Amino acid sequence: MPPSLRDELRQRRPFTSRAEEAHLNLIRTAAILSEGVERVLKPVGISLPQYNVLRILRGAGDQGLCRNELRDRLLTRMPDVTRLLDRMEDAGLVMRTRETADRRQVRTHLTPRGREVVDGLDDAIASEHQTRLGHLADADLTTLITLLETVRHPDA
Amino acid sequence: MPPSLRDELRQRRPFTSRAEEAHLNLIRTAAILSEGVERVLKPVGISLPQYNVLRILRGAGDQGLCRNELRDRLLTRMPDVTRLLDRMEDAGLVMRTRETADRRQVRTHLTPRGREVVDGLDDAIASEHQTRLGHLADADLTTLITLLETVRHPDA
DNA sequence: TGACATTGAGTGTTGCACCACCTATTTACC
DNA sequence: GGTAAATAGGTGGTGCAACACTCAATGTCA
Repeated sequence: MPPSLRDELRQRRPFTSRAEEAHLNLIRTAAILSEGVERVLKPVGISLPQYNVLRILRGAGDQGLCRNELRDRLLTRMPDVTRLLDRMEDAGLVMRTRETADRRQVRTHLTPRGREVVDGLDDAIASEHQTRLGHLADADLTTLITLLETVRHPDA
Repeated sequence: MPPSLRDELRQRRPFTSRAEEAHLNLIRTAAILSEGVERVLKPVGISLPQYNVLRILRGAGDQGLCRNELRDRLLTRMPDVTRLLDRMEDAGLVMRTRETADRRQVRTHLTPRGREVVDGLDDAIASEHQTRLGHLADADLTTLITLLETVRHPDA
């Protein structure tokens, strides 16, 4: 028995509630999935939040998005888009241009290299998803998705 | 319609696979649950990883744990336990003592104040879990837990 | 038109995540 | 018993997360 498993068994204790058990399961599972994607991104030298930005900008089309539109579309709350874009601009992945109509806004859009990077990752990411979740039956995936949506929308 | 929902609808596009849809749902849901717990911890002035450490140390009993035992029990991979413990030691939540038997090891255990903090959070955390997940039927929680375990253990 | 709130973006600071590297102690093995 | 490997812990540096704050441009309304 590997030490990590032994530790896991030693730690196991009765949960105070089913809700807490579900909570911990969700956190651990999400962490494992994220780590998998990060392993795919690592050789390319970009981080998970950077990849999410690349995908969103690709989906936004050629004119790009301003900072707050971008922030609102990210999966997780991210109050510091500015410096993330700074680093991506330094890396040559995105470009920023001051808007002329509303001079407060700064549009961000992909550079050709940014587009190339995100396109080049599609296959590996899809394969990673398949590895992590492909062993579940389609009906199980649907059930899982439905339950997660129910968690996020208590009033539905 | 609030702008955030409008943006969500505008962004919505066909998923390339059910696996990807499930993946994104999992990440978003876990992020929302974590944010909820962080809101509970914020008034106390401790972070989520610090709270996890406090719970693990409480479960470990009076003699505490050495750094690597602690690291192995954390929910998410955490290669920098040292400086997390540094800050918690500065905050008076934990104490570290050099082991005499194996002088490489440093045992970390709760201070009375650390114990007080983690005990005082139990009710609020349980209530938070109930708020986030209590609206699901018990059978649904069980199904969710089972599916998440299936995701994490492809060979089972 | 001028005072004032609102909105978009950026800055400073602290704590956390991650990797690579290092030191000290113990253990293994010849 | 002496050398090498393994183990426990720590350090430096960089990127990311979160909060509070500032600045500039726009909109509102007396």
